[in-house]
Amino acid sequence: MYRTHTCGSLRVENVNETVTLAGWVQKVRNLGAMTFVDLRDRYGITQIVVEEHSADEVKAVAASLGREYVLQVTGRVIERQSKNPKMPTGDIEVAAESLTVLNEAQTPPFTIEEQSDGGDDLRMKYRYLDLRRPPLQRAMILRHRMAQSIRRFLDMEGFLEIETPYLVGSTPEGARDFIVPSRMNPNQFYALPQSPQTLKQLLMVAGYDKYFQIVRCFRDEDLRADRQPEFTQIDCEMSFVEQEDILEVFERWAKYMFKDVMDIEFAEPFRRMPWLEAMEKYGSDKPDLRFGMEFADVTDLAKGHGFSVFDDADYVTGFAATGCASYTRKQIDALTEFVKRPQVGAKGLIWIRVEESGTKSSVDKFFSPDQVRAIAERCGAAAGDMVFILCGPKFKALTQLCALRLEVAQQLGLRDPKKFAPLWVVDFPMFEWDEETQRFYAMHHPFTSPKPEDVEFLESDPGRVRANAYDFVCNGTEIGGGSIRIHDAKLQALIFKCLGFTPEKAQEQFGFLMNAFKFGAPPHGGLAFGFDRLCSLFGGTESIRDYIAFPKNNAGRDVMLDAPSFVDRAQLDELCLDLKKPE
RNA sequence: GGUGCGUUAGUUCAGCUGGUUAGAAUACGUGCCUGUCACGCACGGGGUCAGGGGUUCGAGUCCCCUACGCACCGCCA
Repeated sequence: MYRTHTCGSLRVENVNETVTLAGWVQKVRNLGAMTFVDLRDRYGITQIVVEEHSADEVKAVAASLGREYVLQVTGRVIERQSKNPKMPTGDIEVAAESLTVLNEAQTPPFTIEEQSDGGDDLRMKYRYLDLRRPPLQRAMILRHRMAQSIRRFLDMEGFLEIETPYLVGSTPEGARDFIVPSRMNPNQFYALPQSPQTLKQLLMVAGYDKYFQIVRCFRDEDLRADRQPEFTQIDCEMSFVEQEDILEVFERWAKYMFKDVMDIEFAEPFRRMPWLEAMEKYGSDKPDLRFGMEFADVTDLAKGHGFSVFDDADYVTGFAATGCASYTRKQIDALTEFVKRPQVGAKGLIWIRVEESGTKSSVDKFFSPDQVRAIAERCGAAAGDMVFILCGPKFKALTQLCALRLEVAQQLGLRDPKKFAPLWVVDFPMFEWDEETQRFYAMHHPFTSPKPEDVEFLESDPGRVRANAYDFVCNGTEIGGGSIRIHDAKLQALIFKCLGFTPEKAQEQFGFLMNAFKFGAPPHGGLAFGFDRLCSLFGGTESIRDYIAFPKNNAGRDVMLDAPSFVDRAQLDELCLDLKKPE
C-alpha cells in the first residue's frame, strides 16, 4: 500500500498514529541537525520532520531530496512544537521513520507553489507541472463540481444525456469548420461540429423530449482569452415548450448552480431585458448589470444649438459616471484617448462636470447652463457625477459608449468578480444586415423561429422581425443562448429564402433536417451554455484557459504536444487526396 | 487580415541620453546552522541580450525585416 492518508488529511486527532504518505517534495528546509520536508499532493501539504536522532538511512535520503521528487514517508504523527496556523495540517507533522524516493525529478523550470514565478508560455509548455499547483487544482475541482451539479439537476428534471457524433458534415454557414479527411471516401471530408444544433433537433423529432449533453464543440476562428477552438457547451433541448417554459427551467437551473456551487441565493426572478432596451441603455446585448450608469438618449436636447458634431450626428447618448466630477483634465484626456483608440473608434468625447454650484462642460460655448443641466439631468446625473456623451450612427455610438462605461466602471472598481448580476436578454432581432455581403444573416441561427406577430414582415421588412431567441447574460458576459426552433418545413423554407438560400442549396445543406420535419416534428426549443465561460464566471478570473486542463495558445497551438504538426507523406497518401480536384 | 505591448541568467525582471568586464531577486550547487514553514548566513556556477540585416569608431540600447508570446479589432450563424 502506497499510502494510508493524503497530505491534506492529518489533524491533531491523528497524533501518535503511524501513517504512510506519498506525494511530491515541494520544499526542503535543512536546518543542520534537522530537516523539514513539505510533502504535497492535491489534498494539501503535510510537514515531514527528520531529526538528529533519526536513522542514518532516513537522514541520508532526506539530504538527497530535490524539488518534485516523488516521496513515500512512513512515520508517527506528532503535535508540532511550533504550529503553523496558515496550514490546515499546521498543528501536526510526521516524524519520518522511513523515506523512500519513488521517483527522482529534474528541477522544474518554474516554482510549483500557490504563486508560480513562471510566465504563461512556459507554464503552458509544462502544463502537467502547472496543473500540480493549487490554483489550477482548485479550477479543475470547480469544473468537476459544476459538471456534477449540472448532471444532478438535469437528471432530476428528467433530461436524458445523449451523445452525438463528432464526425459530421460541414456547413458553410456560421463559423469556419475544422475538417477531417475521410480515408474511405476519397476527397470527402467530415467536419467537427460547431455545436450539435441540428442533431439535437433530430432527437426532438425522435421523441427524446428532454435532452442534454456536456459536449465539446469546435470552431476554427481566431482565439481570445474567452475563446478556444475547442470548447465545451452544456447543450439542452426540449419538446412541447414555449420560450417561457425554457426560461423557467433554466432559471431554476442557474439558481440551483449558484446555490450548489457558490452558495449564493437569488430570491428575485432574473431580470428580463428586451434586446433593444439592452442596446439603448447599455450599448450591448450582454450588459454588465453589476452597476448602473445607464445611457440616456439626449439627441433631441443636443441637436440644434450650432454644435456641428451633435447636429451632424444621428444619435447622441450619454451616461453619468458616478462620483467622477473630481476627474482631472488629465483623466478626462486619458478617457478621450481611450474612446479614440481604433478598437473603440469614437472621434471625441464630450463631458459635463456636475457639481452643487453648477455645471461645467466641454460644450459650454454652444449651450446655456440650463441646456447643459437638462442634458445632465436626462442622464440621471447628480452633483458629484461626470456625464460622458458620444454621438454618431445610433448603434455605433451606443457600442462605443459601452466600451467607455465598462472602462470607467473598471477604474471605479465596480466590476467586482464576487458579485453576480444575471439576466435574460430577450426579443433579439431575427436578422442582422451585413454591409460587406449586402445580405441578411441569421442573428442566432437559421432554425430560430420568428415571433408569430412579426411573421408578416418576413418578406417585406426582415429587419424588424424579432426572434424567439434569448441569451443568458451575467456580468457582461454571454454565458448561454437559445431559441424556440422552427418545426414547420414551410416556415423553415421561407426563412432560408429570406437568408438568400435557393431551395436547392437549402435542400443540399439542411435537407436531412427539413426532411425529418416532414415526419412529425414536435414544437421544440432549447439553449446552450458555454461551460468554460460559466467556470470562469464562477471562478472569478477572465481567461477560460484556467479551467481547461490542456488549452491552446493564441495561435491555436498546443505548445505542450507541439500540435498541430506535419504528418508523414505515407499518412497523407493513404487519404488519396486530390487537392487539384475539389468539386 | 489589422493594431498595440513584449522577447536580456533555469525563472521573473532592471539595464536611463549608444560607451570599460550586462546586473538584481529567485532558483540551482557547496559549506555552516536543533523548530523552520518566503528559514537564515557565506561562497560559487550560470548570458547566442529571440533570429537576421542596417546605421555608427562603437548597438542589449537606434532603424528595418522575420519568428514567437500576450491583449484587442475584424472574425466567432
